[in-house]
Amino acid sequence: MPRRRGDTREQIREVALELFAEQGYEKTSLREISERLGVTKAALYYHFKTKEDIVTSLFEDFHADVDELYSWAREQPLTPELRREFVRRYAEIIKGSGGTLMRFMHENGPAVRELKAGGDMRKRFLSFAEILVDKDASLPDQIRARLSLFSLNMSLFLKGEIGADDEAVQAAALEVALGLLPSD
Amino acid sequence: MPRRRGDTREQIREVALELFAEQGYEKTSLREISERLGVTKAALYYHFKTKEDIVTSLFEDFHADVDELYSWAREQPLTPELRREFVRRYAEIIKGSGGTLMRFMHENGPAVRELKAGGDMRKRFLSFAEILVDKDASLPDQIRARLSLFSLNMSLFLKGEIGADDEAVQAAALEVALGLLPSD
Amino acid sequence: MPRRRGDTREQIREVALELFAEQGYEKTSLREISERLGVTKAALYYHFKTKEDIVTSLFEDFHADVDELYSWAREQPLTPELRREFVRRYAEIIKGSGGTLMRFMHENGPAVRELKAGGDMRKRFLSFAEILVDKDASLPDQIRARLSLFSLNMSLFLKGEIGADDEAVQAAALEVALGLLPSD
Amino acid sequence: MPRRRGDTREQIREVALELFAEQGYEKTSLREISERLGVTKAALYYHFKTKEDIVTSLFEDFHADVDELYSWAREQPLTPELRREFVRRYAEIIKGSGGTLMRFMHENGPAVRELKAGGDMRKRFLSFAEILVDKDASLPDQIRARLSLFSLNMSLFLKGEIGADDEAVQAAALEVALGLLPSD
DNA sequence: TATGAATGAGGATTCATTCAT
DNA sequence: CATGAATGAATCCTCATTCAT
Repeated sequence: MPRRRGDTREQIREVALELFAEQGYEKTSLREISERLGVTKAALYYHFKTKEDIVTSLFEDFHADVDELYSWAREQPLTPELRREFVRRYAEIIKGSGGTLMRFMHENGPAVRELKAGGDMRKRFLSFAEILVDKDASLPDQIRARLSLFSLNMSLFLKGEIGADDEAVQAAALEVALGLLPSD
Repeated sequence: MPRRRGDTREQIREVALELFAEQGYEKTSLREISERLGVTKAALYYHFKTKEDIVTSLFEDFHADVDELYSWAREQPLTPELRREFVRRYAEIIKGSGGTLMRFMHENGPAVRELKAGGDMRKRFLSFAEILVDKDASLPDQIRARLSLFSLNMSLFLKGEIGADDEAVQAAALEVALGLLPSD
Repeated sequence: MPRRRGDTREQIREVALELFAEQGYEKTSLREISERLGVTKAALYYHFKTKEDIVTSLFEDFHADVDELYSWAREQPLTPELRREFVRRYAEIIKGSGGTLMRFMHENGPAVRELKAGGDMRKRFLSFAEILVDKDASLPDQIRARLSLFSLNMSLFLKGEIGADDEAVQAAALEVALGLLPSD
Repeated sequence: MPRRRGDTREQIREVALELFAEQGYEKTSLREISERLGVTKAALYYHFKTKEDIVTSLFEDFHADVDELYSWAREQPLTPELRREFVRRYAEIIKGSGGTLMRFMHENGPAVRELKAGGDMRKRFLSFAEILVDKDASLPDQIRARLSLFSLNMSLFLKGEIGADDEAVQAAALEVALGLLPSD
């Protein structure tokens, strides 16, 4: 049964994301990706110019969501409620494949830093701190704010670790995250 | 000036740790390590049987410290103060090259998982949760406890990110970590 | 503005010749040619059966001119004047894209030898010696005769090298070429 | 029978030069070179960092000879006799593997231009014109001077073409070359 | 007249590892 | 205590070519 038009490119992205997150960027070879799909390596190169290009494409959607969230927040006064809403929205973005991407990003520091799209995303991520905490806040508050988003990302690592279903863990992580924001 | 006896092995470990943490395990080749030291690749094989063996060796000291901490804690009743002391002692271990090792471990998830020593360390790390929080505590408390140690490790990623010297950041991180422990 | 009928084939030839001469046959990929033209690789295959076929087509016109020159010369007695006229006519052929083709041929020895059309042209070129110099002439005369045509081709390599416009260089090259013919 | 020490590197150079000259730089794969030697591709990489590095190494000796010749000539007044002697000495250098290298260089224009060592050699070659002819000489004289060295190189293409042994052809080529120098 | 999608063969290069000396 | 020389397996990537539409 032949692959449907436009299908292949999407399938490559799916398989790649899964493998990158599972085994890491370096350890995942294009051969492996193509074999899983029953295609030749060369086929991958028809759809993506380089291995890095696959990653770039993976980050793209997420990129957009995150940028939108950021600019939305920048337009508002930085009230405690704005901060809480920011965290809630971020938690929403993280659900689904955005979460897998974040897991990939956090677990593959060195590799991701070297990838243009990854480096960009890292910077973006760091710039969130500006929104979550005042520049002149105390050092512990600075750290807590940063830990807040980490807390959400961490729920991704705890799948199966804690005996509870994913949704519950995510909800709890959100609660923790909100609690880490500067109390005002 | 000739290398002193026993020196080389130690130098290999130092350079390897630095490179592994900076560039990742896969991206760091034995060639690079040996070139930095001005020795041949073959020389590395005199001191270590495989690349993985270098990592194993790197984890060894840390391993011991961590095991000691763990058994010490297991012998005591799990009071809030014991937990706080546990976190303080862990923070102490993390200082110096132990921190670099943790940074390596956290930023190289997939690679480290595949390494025997790395996998072991990960498990040990997870088992710390048993000490920091009761099994039947609320989900948010579970997460907070795990985040507590993360908080300490995170200070390693924030070098330079926040405008403050390392010691101050570490102290603040410890404060945050302690605050994340179950309140009673 | 859509491509006009018959246009494409000609454009492929032009771009191909230019790139082959500039970067060499092997280094020039069909992808590159098609991209320059804003068509797909597959489009090239509509117009030419293989990459080699493009070269063949490139040699064709030149081929005809050269064959005509050769048979014309064969019909005449081999006087000094005939030889001079031969060289003059060859110089005429060399002008324009015929020159670029010769440059391609001379600068891509190994590749061109393997191409049917190229090998043929090489042989033809060598057979010109029969016309320009007697078989029993002295070795230096043999060499000079061969150098004569080379002299004309060389003007193609000297573009810009000598501070003089192309026409003047060509005229001078012709003068040199004539001077290299056996004095009688 | 095992290869002798230092042997392999030299053998790689020999085989490479031969194949590069015969089939061209691009068409000659490292696999081919290594197979001829009964070694693995990886062995080549022990001796040379890249394919281009092999070429660089090939040009090195020749490089030195040619530079020496050039500086020697620069120290003298540019008399006709100096020019003749220059050509004679160049002819001497060309003998042996230097000739094969020149053949490689002239028959692989585009490829060689892209190689650092090749491009350098090309420039050097062009700068010889400064020695062989005055800057304000007539255009035909300019061309003749350049053709002079070409004449020597050409003897390399005529192996077998003319029915005469190599030495005789070389001698004749030298005679022709000398005759192309500005008469005073 | 073309394109979109794919392939098979091959390219240069890098890596961890081995072993005789 | 170390090197010099080499290997086998893998990597990313490029190319000419094909074919259904």
